[in-house]
Parts: sequence; C-alpha cells; structure tokens
Amino acid sequence: MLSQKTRYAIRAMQHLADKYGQGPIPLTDIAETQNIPAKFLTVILSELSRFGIVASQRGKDGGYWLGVPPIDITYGDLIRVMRGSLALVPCASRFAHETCKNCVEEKDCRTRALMLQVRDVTAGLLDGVRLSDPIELVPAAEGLEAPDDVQA
Amino acid sequence: MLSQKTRYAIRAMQHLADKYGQGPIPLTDIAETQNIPAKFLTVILSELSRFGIVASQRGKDGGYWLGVPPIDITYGDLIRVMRGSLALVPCASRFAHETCKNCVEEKDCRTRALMLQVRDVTAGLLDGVRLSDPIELVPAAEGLEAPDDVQA
DNA sequence: TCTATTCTCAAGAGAATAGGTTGACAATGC
DNA sequence: GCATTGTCAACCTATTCTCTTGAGAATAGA
Repeated sequence: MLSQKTRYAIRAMQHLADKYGQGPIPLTDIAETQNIPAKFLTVILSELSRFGIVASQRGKDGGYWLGVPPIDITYGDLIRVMRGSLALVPCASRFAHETCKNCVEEKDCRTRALMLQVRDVTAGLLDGVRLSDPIELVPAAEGLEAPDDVQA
Repeated sequence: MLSQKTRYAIRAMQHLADKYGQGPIPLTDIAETQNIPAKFLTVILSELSRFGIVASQRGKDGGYWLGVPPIDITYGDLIRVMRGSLALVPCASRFAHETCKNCVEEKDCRTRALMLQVRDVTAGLLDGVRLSDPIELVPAAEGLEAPDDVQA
C-alpha cells in the first residue's frame, strides 16, 4: 500500500502540474481543493522541494510550483521519491536494492524472482505515465464490479 | 511493500507445496529451512489454516500440510489472504474495495484510475502463477544491474 | 518601516502497525 | 504417562504513520 503521505504527495503534484506556468500556487489552494491537512502538506512539499521537483517562494503572492516541467515527471518517479522503491520487497528493487532480513539466499529465492517480475510490469506502467498526461477516469461503481474470473 | 509476515507466509507455503503429499511437515522443519522465527510461524500458520489452505495435526509425527493442492493456490491468493488486497490504495482494490480517507471523489481521482491499472497488471501476473509452478530464479547480482533506461 | 502574508523547519504527540515472544494448554503416538 | 507437536490468547517493544505545535524568516505592499 502507498502511505497516505505518498498519496497526498501525488495529488499535490497533480494539482501543481495542472497549474503549471501559472505562477506560485499557495499551499492553502492545494490543501483545500485536494483535501490535504495543510500543516502536513508543508512537510510533504518541503520534502519534494529537497528533491528539486517542487520550487517555492515566500511572502505575499508566494506559493509552490513544479521545479521541473510536468512532462518530465513520471508517476514512477513520484513513488520512488516518496517511498524509495516501486518494488514489493526490498530485494526486488532495481535501484534501491537491499537484501531482505531473515530470508533465504537471493539466488534461491522464488519470492524475489516473482517480485522482480511484478516490479518490472509496475515500472513499465508507472514510468510510462507523466504528470502532464491525461488520465482516463474510472466511474466509482466500476471498482466494485469485479469480472467473474477475478477475485480481488 | 509486503510485510515480513506476508513474506514468511509465502515461503512457508512454497515449502509445504514442495513437500505436498509427503505427510505432515513439522513446524521446525519449515522454520529452519526457511529461516523463519518458529514461534512467529505458529501465528502465521494458524492464520493460514483458518482460511483452509493449510491443515495440521498435533502430537508425535504431527505437522502441517497444504489443505488445497498447490495447483489451486496462486500467489495472488496468498497475498490477498495475508494483506487483504493486491492494490496499492484501498480504493483500487477490486475485491476489498474501500474508499480512501481525505481524498477527492473517486470518480475524479486520477491516482485511483492509475492504481486500478497497476492492480490489474499485478493481478494478471500473480493470479497466473501457482504454488505448483516452477519459478525461474534470478542470480543475485542481476537485481543490481538496472538497464540504462530503468531508474529503480 | 510596519504589517499581513506565505513558506521553513525542528520537535513532538498520539495511535496504529510490525514483528515477535511467553506461557499455559490440548492432542497424539509410543 | 511421557515426549512430541500443534493451539491460542495475551503481551511487549520498537518503529512508523499521520499529523500538530510553535517559533521563525522572507516578501510585497501600504
């Protein structure tokens, strides 16, 4: 699962992407329209600005904006910035690889082999979608109607 | 990320799958070869047996075995049993759907739309691999050698 | 210069989750 | 009856999550 913080970060970035080129966007504007606790958002935005993907200015008419054009930021990047990796297990990360504790040897680990495949299809998708891309929305109900052959 | 508990559960199930048809396998056998804390494994196995996918017998020559043939258990099933869902956000689960807190409306949520796609490719993969399937192992080093166009 | 506005940043608080362990008990086979 | 093996509830510690507090510092405009 993505943490609440990561989800907030993604929505905040989408908001800034939508308003890219329109000057500084005040935190309150993001917080209110995206339904994010304002003070928590300051923590998130300051984290994002340390990575250079958000810029800011203080004082009257200040605010935040993308430090990089939205076409140059993928959803994969965002998740990596916020949680370090796209993978489901530390040993299946291609960039932030870490050996798992209390595991069998990596070369013998079937879980790792499988999770590497999962990471790759996930990355294939998320690294292909940019903050500037339109995303086809899905009606709320459809998430509940699983096809017959799908369990969850 | 999958929790340590989920990873232990997967490895324990793989172990039982490998020895399917060989009678009860003592907990100690699983714990030692899979490097899982024995007492914690009792918690995990009892959880799995509540779902009927593990059976057990007490006393001398007792132990655990799969309650269902390994060909009938997918990795997707295992992850769903252990953590409730394959999805990265509650609102993108097809079986255990839950609306996210502090979010925008689901029908307007781009994050959800994207995470539904991620869920679907993940499920496409994990629901297609069964505990009885051979899994091609990946040498330990390869996880570290990211292709040029891959970032993490 | 004064003031209102807006970001900055370190600390901390409360709750939940993770990752186990303890210990008493129950069944089974010899 | 005794060793073996699973059952189960309760507990524990550390970490992480999700925010909040509160004291600044920069900026623009009056």
